[in-house]
Amino acid sequence: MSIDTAKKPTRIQQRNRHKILDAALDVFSAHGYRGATLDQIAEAAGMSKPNILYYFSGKEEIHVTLLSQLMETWLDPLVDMDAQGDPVTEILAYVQRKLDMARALPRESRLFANEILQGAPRMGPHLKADLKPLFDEKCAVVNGWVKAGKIAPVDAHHLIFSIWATTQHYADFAAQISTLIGSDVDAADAHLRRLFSSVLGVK
Amino acid sequence: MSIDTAKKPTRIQQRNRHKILDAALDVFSAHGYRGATLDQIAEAAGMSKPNILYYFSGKEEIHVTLLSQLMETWLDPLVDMDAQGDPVTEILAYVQRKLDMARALPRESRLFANEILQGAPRMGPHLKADLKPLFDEKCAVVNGWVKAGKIAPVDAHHLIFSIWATTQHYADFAAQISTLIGSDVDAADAHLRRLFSSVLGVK
DNA sequence: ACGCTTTTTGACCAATTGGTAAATACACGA
DNA sequence: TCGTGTATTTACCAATTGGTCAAAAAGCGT
Repeated sequence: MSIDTAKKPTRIQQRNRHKILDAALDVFSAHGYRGATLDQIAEAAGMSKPNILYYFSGKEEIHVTLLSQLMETWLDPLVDMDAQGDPVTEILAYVQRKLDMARALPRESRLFANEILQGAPRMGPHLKADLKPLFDEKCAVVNGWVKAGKIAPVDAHHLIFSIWATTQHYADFAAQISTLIGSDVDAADAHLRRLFSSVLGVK
Repeated sequence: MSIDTAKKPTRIQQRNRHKILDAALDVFSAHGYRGATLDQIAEAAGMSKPNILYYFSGKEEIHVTLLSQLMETWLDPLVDMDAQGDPVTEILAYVQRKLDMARALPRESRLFANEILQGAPRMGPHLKADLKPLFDEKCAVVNGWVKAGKIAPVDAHHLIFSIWATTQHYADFAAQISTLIGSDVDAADAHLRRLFSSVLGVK
């Protein structure tokens, strides 16, 4: 019986699919899609390659599954930005959530970065379907705050890009950062708080 | 006669090595080291695979050559930041140069990003030898400006990280940006100018 | 036109890769 | 404990990949 014929998955199935996805996250995030091999994933998961292919139809399905799961997680911090809250507080809290996430989930951040770097060949549709509506909505929120004079006149699009860039940088470019400084965690928090509060007009 | 025996290179050699490196830059920046194939590079360069290997000893040498050449280019904008100049002007000019470079050389930016993302396996030494000294020097400059009260008290390390992150973001995440907005070039310039001038204490 | 070097190519190879097939081992309810 | 579906493995395959080699072609000074 094949796996995906709408039966409730066994505990073994859940456990093994999870093991595989976790191993695959290691390998894909470290080497990119093309650079990752099923053998590496199999070894990292502690199972044989054919057994991996018993749970997933192929390399691509594993990758796509990871990206789909990631998208939800990735949007969460932005979803929580509340149009009703205090603008500066909301934006700074968003920055902090993004930074926390980059630190808590560096593999996911790198998986995402790899995919976008290569032109989002497998994620393009997801971006348009899931990310874009949310992005547009939150840009409208920021623009509303600007028009209401609650924050300094920033470009909403590029403000959000800056937040993404600066926070994910700590995960994606960790190899560079660690050769330049000994990880100085709190300093990054304080710096980004200062950076974005000053551009928002906080004295 | 092998290529590298300290004879002056023919015009054909120069032209072909250049063609190969340009093609390889296309391929490596689009697919990463492992994802790139010699056949792709050969096709992009319009020559046969064995001919490629007549000019370079192997895939890795091509990649390493690209990274070495890139490092110089990459450091240039930071080198030009002058301790004697006006602090705010110098820093904003650096931001602008980095942004211009990300736009003029997106392939190089992605090549670099790919390499760092995967843990800088081939560039680690270069980073320590070339980037770190310059980074330390310029951090000292920024710290000097802070201590002299010429700019607001920012963390030099993380200020530079923020500049790198925000500028390179436009090259490395172009696939994401283009699905979210139609490229709004001037807006990015203005936004980054505003972002960094505000954190430096410009009213 | 000649001879020598540089350049290019076609044929080939061993290793790796994603994936398959069939047989075997295992779990677990009746 | 037996039988049935689940899980795992062994052996294998075709395609791709980085790379080699010897021969052919093209430059080029004389």
